[in-house]
Amino acid sequence: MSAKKASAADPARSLALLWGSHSKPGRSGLTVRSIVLAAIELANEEGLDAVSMRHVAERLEVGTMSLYTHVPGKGELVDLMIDTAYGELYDDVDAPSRQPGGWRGALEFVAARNWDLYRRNPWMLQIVDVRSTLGPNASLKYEAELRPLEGTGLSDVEMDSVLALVLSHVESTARAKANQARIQEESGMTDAEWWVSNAPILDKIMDAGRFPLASRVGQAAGEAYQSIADPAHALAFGLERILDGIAGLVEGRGRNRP
Amino acid sequence: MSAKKASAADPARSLALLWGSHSKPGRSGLTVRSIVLAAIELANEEGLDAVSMRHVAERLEVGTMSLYTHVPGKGELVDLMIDTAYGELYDDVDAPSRQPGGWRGALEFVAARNWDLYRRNPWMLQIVDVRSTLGPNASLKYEAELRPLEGTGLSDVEMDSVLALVLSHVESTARAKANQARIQEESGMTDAEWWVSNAPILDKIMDAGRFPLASRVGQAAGEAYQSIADPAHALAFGLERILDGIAGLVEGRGRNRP
DNA sequence: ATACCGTACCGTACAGCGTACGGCTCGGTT
DNA sequence: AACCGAGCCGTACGCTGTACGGTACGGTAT
Repeated sequence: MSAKKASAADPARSLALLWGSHSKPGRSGLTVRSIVLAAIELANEEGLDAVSMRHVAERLEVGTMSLYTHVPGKGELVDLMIDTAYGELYDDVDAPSRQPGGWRGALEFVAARNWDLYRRNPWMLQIVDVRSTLGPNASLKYEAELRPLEGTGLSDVEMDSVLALVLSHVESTARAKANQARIQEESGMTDAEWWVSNAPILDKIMDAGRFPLASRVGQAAGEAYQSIADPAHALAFGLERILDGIAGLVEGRGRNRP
Repeated sequence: MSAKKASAADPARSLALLWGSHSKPGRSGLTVRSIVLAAIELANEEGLDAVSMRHVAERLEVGTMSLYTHVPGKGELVDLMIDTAYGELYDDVDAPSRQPGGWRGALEFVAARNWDLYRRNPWMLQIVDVRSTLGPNASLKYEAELRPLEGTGLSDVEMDSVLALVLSHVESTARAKANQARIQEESGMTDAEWWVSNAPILDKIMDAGRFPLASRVGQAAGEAYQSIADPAHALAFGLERILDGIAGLVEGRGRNRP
């Protein structure tokens, strides 16, 4: 439901862990790496809720408190999980810029890869306090995603803004999709089923007199999506609008440097 | 850090509560309304983490379990908090469409109002499982925000998509801002201070050889924002691009119906 | 006036969480 | 052979949401 207290992860400690070599297996085979991998597996199999220090330790057949020898706390563990997940994104740092279709094709590729990442690791969207800790894979991601924007005439700050805009759009729609899936799983009801079972209540309540447009548009969208919303459609629709908007900016800059 | 279990709020029960009249004060003065208001006050003063059933009850000088007479559980309470917060948005259902500047001016107004809402109620961005439960204020919000889009030539589904795109952009940037503020508060360090204190570590780590663009652009953005990111700038920049993109769509539809 | 009863209220208890603290037990060095 | 630091972990504390069962009161029927 909400964020937990935890002890909020010391950023400097996280940085050291992220970039450290930590290759000494200890006498029970426990490693930072093995802990992080176990946590990610757990998150993907049973959701982020299941990732408690106790469960992670159980999966590794180790006492709960042993984890604290390798990881300062849960906050830092989550930081490590995130950077590890980013490692799935690109085979090499030029993957996006190799894409056809210029900067637009590259950004579409970037959006698709990030969307897939979230689809494969929905737990990433359940994290409330996302300290953007710059791990090695996050850095590579940033470099890889910026490269296709160089040479478009955009300033450095504009390149950053453009990328952030695309990424935040993907994250939003992915979060919507993950929420939808989670709710459906919890309630055991399809979105369409829910709609049918709650339509009578809604009809009585939201009379078309007070909210004519909301009724009409809501119904149109509901019929089109067979649901209250279609995140995949929102991703495509929004990305197109955003890229169109960016194209305007790029053309403007292009004219300044003919 | 992550989502909690809770019992996931029965949607039908939430709907009934949201639209119900619940005006019977009971013998200790406890009402659904008073509970929700206390919870919101608590969330704004001490953050969403502080909103536990025990704390809410304490603030109302009531036994913890008494809350459950009026509210089925914490999930439903959060639903009620959200719809109540939406009540702050518009004085009446035509506030956005009264705005000058056509649909574009109206959407800018909508974005600004939602941004302000999140700035005043940052706890709304800490909620992980946002079941979009259609309360009365949420419905009015939807109606009000759709109205300026009618007559632009967009289809009903397109109107919904356009609105969702703008709202999700505002939510993303507001979340970034709230996260930034929360981290700063927890660490007691300005973003700029953090940057200074961690720059030496980062320099050693992220050598400009491997990530030349990331280094250059990151530094440029850091200098421009005096921080790792500037959500207010991201809001304005992104909104402009998005509205430009929507303008293209609207013009296209306009030509179809001359 | 009396008896009754539904509902509001709430004390206790349970399972789960992150983690502080202190002790045990090894592997490697002297 | 003695030592010691580091890895490991059992216990305990304070926090969470809420199931359950009991109490006490306001309003109604007799």
